[in-house]
Amino acid sequence: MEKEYILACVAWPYASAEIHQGNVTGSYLPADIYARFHRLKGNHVLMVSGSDSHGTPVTVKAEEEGKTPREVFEHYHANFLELFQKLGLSYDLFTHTDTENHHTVSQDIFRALMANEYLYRKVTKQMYSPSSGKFLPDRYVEGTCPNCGYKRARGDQCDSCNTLFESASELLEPHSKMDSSALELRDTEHFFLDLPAIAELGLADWIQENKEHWRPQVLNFASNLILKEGLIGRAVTRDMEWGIPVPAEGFDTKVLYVWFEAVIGYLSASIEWAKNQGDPEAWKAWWYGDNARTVYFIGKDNIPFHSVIWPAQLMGMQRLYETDESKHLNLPYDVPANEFMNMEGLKISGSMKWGVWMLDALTRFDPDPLRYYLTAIMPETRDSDWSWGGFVERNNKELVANWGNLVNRVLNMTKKYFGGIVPDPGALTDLDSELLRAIEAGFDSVAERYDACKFRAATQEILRLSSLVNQYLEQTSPWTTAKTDMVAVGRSLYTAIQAINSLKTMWAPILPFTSQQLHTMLAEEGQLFGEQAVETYQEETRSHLGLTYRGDGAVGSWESTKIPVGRQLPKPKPLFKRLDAEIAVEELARLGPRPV
RNA sequence: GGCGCCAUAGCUCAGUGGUAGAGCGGGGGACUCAUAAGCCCUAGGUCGUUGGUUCAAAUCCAACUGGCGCCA
Repeated sequence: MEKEYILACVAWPYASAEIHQGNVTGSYLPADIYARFHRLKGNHVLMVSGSDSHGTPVTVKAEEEGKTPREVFEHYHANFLELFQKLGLSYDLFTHTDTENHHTVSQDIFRALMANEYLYRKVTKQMYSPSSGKFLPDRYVEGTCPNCGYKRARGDQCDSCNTLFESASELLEPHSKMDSSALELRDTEHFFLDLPAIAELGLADWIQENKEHWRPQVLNFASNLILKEGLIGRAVTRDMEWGIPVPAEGFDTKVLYVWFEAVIGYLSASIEWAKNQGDPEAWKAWWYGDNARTVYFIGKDNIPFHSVIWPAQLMGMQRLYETDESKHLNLPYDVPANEFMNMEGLKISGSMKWGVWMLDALTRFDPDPLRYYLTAIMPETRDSDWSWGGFVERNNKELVANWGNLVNRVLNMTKKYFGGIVPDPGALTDLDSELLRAIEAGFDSVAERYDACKFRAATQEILRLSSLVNQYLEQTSPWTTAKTDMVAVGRSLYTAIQAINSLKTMWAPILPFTSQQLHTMLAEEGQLFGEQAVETYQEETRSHLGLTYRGDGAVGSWESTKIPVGRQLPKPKPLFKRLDAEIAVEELARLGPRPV
């Protein structure tokens, strides 16, 4: 079968806060599972993302800490690289948006949209602070709510009565949140993306064609936006200093709006990856090829940008760095957005310190148990809830008892009865063949679930198969037949060894670390997956760090392989640790009181 | 206000037209290779409420109730 080009586009974290379990389960982990699965299938995978250096949260943080935005985002960027390596998130490239490459690509796309006449200028009124000499974003504006009279309403929303404002100018007596000085409305000119015009290029057709595999909530949302509510122009520039300069005369004090350039990161990171490979055109196989699928892993808060606006940007520019007019940039194949994860019944919150900070959690727990629980409760169809009790229970009941213990008992018996040498099974019985057939069928049934981004269902299916092997062991009871019939013992253990070897591969996208351990315990050569590394990339005026993945030497493949008779296996070690129920209590205590 | 999502056994959830399912917990049992793990048996829930469509609805439609989200 012809190999596909799979582009896994992963949400770009704001480089202004540490990453919690909601971020990981929402987009980074599903993308990694998907990417690893397709690598095992032998497809050409490109998984890209990076730190969003330009968001307002970064500038807010910088002001709070008295640092420059660059200092702030570089700190968090380095923090992300460390986490992603430890968690095994196998980005082919995790870069950031303050690279020269990203600036250039974003500006070129701006120019392309302008050339195609999908950008227009419009003068709007914005809050201006005479004391600081600049326009203020709505969230920096404070004033009296015209609805309820609350005196400290923000420019975008009143925290007292929850009224949303179209513009901060709706507030009475608006003043700066920074220095309380009075503000005034001033004219300011911006570029707008002409979404209604782009929509006429066929956005409506696109959203209605071949979308059966889309999650209903995503498709509903996008369809409603495009077909019912209708699109309106959207500002692509704003009055700010920190960001990408607008490539147009008279816009020296303005930058590209962060929503506009951040999504461009998927494309610019692909281009950067290709350059880093020394094959600058390599990205085009994913972005222009017919045999490519581009999949965007994001949280539900990002659905409009990825299912409507980014496709519109792609349609509007038509092509980039490509002169062949028959070619068009590939639109999203799927946007499997996840819902949100709560914790212990409450919303995860950075400011309330309510969440599991992953780098911290990894000091106490191995990556695979965390990956497992986050997959098992991934919010694929609705909001889900992390609980420490649930983490301990599912670790113990599913990972340890069903899967880890299966591996352990099979390898221990092999050691006990055959000195760790894979026994000769002689002729297989129907029971043996039946089990192996059932396990092999998993290479289809599990694959189907991975490919459809139904990762929770994938875990259930693999656990079901693992149970089949446990049942098989009870049926053949090698510990009993060992007293009378060593041939039967060998047949049973040989069969079980082949089964766990296959299950190892099926688990590998979710549990890459322990699957590798088992791979080694079965005395198989090499690494199932490639290597991750942090690299420094030098551009003309500055350098940046990026996380990379090299899959050259990887031996994992999505198929049944045989562990040969007579092979000496090393001494087995448990893959997982059983966790004491007390751990859930400790972790809850560590969290502190529940926020109100 | 508009739009959308959810409401199925104690708990967590599968199940989109044809005699209600899984895992966990609970109860019972046989075993011992294994991280007191694994295996077998056991749950009888008016599938939120009320109408409607249909030979037939948890599954389609409408309204209602409760929970949640979005409005870029």
